[in-house]
Amino acid sequence: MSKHAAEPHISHADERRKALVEAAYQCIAGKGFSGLRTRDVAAQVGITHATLHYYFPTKVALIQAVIDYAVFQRLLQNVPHYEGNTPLEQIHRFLTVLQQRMREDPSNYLVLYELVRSAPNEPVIQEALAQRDIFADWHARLVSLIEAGIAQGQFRADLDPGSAASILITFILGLGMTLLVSVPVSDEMLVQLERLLTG
Amino acid sequence: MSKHAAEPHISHADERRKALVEAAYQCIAGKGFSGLRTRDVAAQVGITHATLHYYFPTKVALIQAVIDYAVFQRLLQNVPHYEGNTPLEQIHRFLTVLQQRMREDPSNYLVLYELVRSAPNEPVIQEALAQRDIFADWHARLVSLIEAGIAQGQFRADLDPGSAASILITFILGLGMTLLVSVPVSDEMLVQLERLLTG
Amino acid sequence: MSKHAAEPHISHADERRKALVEAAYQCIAGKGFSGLRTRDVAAQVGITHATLHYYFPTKVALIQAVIDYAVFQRLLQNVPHYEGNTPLEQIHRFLTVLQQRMREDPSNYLVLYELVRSAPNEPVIQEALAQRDIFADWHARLVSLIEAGIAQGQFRADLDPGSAASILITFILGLGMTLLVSVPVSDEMLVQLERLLTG
Amino acid sequence: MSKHAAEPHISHADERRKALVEAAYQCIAGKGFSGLRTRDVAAQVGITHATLHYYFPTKVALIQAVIDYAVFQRLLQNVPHYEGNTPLEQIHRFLTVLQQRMREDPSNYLVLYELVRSAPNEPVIQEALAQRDIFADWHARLVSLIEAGIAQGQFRADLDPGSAASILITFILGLGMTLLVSVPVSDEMLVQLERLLTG
DNA sequence: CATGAATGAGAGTTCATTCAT
DNA sequence: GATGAATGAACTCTCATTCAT
Repeated sequence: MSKHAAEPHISHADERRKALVEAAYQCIAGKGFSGLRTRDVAAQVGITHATLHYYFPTKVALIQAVIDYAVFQRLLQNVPHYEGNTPLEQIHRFLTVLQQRMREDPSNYLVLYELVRSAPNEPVIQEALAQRDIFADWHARLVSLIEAGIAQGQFRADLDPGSAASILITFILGLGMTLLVSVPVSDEMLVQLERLLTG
Repeated sequence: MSKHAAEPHISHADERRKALVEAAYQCIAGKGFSGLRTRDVAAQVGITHATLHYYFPTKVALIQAVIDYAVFQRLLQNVPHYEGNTPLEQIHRFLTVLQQRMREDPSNYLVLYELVRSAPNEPVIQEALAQRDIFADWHARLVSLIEAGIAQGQFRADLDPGSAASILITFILGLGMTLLVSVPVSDEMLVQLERLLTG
Repeated sequence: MSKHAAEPHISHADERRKALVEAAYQCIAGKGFSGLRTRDVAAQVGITHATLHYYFPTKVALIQAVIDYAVFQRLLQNVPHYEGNTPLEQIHRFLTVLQQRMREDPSNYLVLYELVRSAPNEPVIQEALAQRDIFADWHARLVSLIEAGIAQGQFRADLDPGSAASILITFILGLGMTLLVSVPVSDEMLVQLERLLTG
Repeated sequence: MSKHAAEPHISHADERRKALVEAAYQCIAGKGFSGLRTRDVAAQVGITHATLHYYFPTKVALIQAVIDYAVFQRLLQNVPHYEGNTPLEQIHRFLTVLQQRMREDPSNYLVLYELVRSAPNEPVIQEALAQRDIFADWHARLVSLIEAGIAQGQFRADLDPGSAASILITFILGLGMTLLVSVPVSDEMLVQLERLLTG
């Protein structure tokens, strides 16, 4: 079938499907969720919108694949591993990597924004997002890291882990917004924010 | 109701137009820009969508009016007045009032997001937003407040005013996002965040 | 609104709706249920298919109206009243009127055929038909008439009312089919069939 | 399976074609002419709908083959042989066999209805049906049987052979309809109907 | 002022058909 | 022979827009 049989069988259909998902992803990043048109997505890959339905029976199916791609392949798979020795180092790395990625590829953030914004009105998205509550995961992980930091004496003793974790996540969410509005952003921000923990 | 009103000539048509703009505003807050339907807007005011076109010749005209309303009447008019004696008190009040309003009436934030989200693709919105850069204003005001706080010895000496102001604004932006995603939010967050300034 | 206000308020919309239902009815009679196209129906009334959706939000709604029209207005409202003194006279009138109508306006029969044929595959039709089981009604009525005829000595004593009623209805159903296939049909048939009852 | 078969050259292609026709026949019986999908037909035989077009260049060609099959192989070949000694026995057997087959395999009747229903609009079907008028054959045969029965004194003397034959055929047609509508059907019906002949 | 009515453009979807492999 | 892939035509439905009344 394929010219090179050595690869783990990546069929033409799989490639097309992936290309379509990525095209849809870019469309959402560019024109928003509501601006998504199957005709545009198909045209971007060089096929008709009728052919798109050969790969995805319905627009919803395409959207679900996009969500999957956005959440599980672009966001989660690249989630920072909290590498580092001390809790501070791990949190630092977490924040740094997220910020860096946000700058390098803002589309991921824009698409995620679109998803959470549209979720209340679109059951499909709502379900897909509820399947894996990223922010709850982040929060839990940060709380335990902060608790560890307090226990080790690295963080301030009077720090409330829950609130501090919420501050960090809220900050990350806000960082995403700065892609859209003009707020001066610098690396110094992270440095200062971390002082919140260490005091 | 009355054909001749004593007030400075607020015609019935102007009232209707305003009511329609507010209805459209709420629709956008609820279902986003893409979910905006002239039928819904008109129905909310008690007229048909055909009549709506008497007041606004096209949907774009209505949207432009909504943008005007959102930016100049809702966003700017609601900016906290930085009341208080010390810089810390002023900043505290600034943050508190913003957070409070966000809770009481999330529509403002939701529409704001819709605006900035659509700005890159819609020159109309882009112009309206550029006409008055709220966040630049906030940033400048916060920087001067922080500098004053440092000068007064109320804030940490090693604080970078620019970065700290950006952190605060980014945090506020993030707080708006928590309306859409499930992140635990508490008043304690503001308290802890302010410690960033005081040390 | 209307030029002549004396009539019980038959609005333009009601007329159009009725015209559309009748057009759809004729389409079904002519091209079958599957050949029903909203464009054709609309064109037959002289409007666009978009306008049709002004009167009927969906094709299913139109179909439901057609079923209503076919069953309740064309079939039931015109159902023979079993007039006559003796049971035989009533049954005779019942059969005669049905046969006569079938000849005069075969479309009703053709549409009903389409409905029952499509019912198993189309839940909408299934529900609409189940709402009023015409044939069960007919059967019950015929059974009681036959029982009365037996009691009065007008009908054969060894007649099984249930089977006889089923025969009559089955015959009626078959008569409808003769509209489509070439079977010689004469009034004499009814005369002879009734001898089945009288012996 | 075998490339070279001893039989009078029934090629693999012919088998496939027949299988496809039978599959289409069942599809029509199940979902009607309008519900016929080449995909379904092909899938039922275990091939794709693309391959189907190798055997039948167009859907119409397939349908024509189905009509041919339905009329000449299913309908005609299954006609009862009027076995029996007396005319009554022959007619009884004729009716009984027809009813029995109708119960055992309703598909025949369902497809027949589809055929006669579509005939007015589809010249192809019209021709195929006109080529061999089954019901005219039945009618002629029944008439001669009834005349014989009258001559033998087995049937009522005042019986009109033409009308009586029409009644029987009409009844059979109606019996087919009872597959679609809920009318109580019993073997007793045939018994009573035959009394019509014998008196 | 207000509306009912009508429309065209465009959306997603289905399906028979074609073609290179 | 068989198939995956691609397509155009046609369908139902939506919506902003227009216009006579």
